[in-house]
Amino acid sequence: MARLGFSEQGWIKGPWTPEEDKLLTRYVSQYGEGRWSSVARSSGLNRSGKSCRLRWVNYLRPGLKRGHLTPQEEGIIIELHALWGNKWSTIARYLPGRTDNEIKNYWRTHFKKAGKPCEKQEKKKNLSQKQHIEEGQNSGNEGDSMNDPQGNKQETVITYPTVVVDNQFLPTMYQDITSCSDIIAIDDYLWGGGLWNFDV
DNA sequence: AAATTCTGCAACCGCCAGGGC
DNA sequence: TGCCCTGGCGGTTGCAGAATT
Repeated sequence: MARLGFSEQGWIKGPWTPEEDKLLTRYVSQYGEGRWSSVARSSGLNRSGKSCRLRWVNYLRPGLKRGHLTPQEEGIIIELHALWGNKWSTIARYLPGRTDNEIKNYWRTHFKKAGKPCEKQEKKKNLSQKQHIEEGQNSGNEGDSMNDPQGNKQETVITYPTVVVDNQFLPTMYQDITSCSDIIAIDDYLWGGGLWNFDV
């Protein structure tokens, strides 16, 4: 993170300071978004336009949610990713208050890594498997998903998430969704400005 | 308690598309 | 019509703190 330095153009690089945040916020609230290169020049920030835009979009913009994604949001991400792939900005439009960067990071850390768990994770996994099995044996827990009814050990596989979204977690508008095509169906509604006006 | 490894996330980079001249 | 500039997007990097050994 601390990548303090200067670009070839002399722009400051690295983490933003609270003073810079204040300057950018004040400037954008006064003059609005857009024209990022002029924001960079006029606001007194010695930052590139790209950097200003990124900072604003991902961190300073009002209405941004911080913290962990909710199960609803997670479900939406999974569903939409299955539909569109790595179209993070598109997916982000369906999650008000979340940024494409945040969603992208979330996906990478939670799902992408599932493909090839590292050795240590594997060890941890095996350990918890063992514990699960022992618990199952001790308690005689028959509902344990780690074991089949015959008591055979089943491999714990972190799989790429399937497109199954528990409707109870979804916002009202999504609760009728049963498949990806339903999302397409509501797409027109969304894009027609029916629900969110993302320009605001 | 120290060293090592993992996780989360802010920020940068490079590419591409669109608009203006 | 072609060039340049700018904004937007997806991919990647690297650090801090947490968790584990």
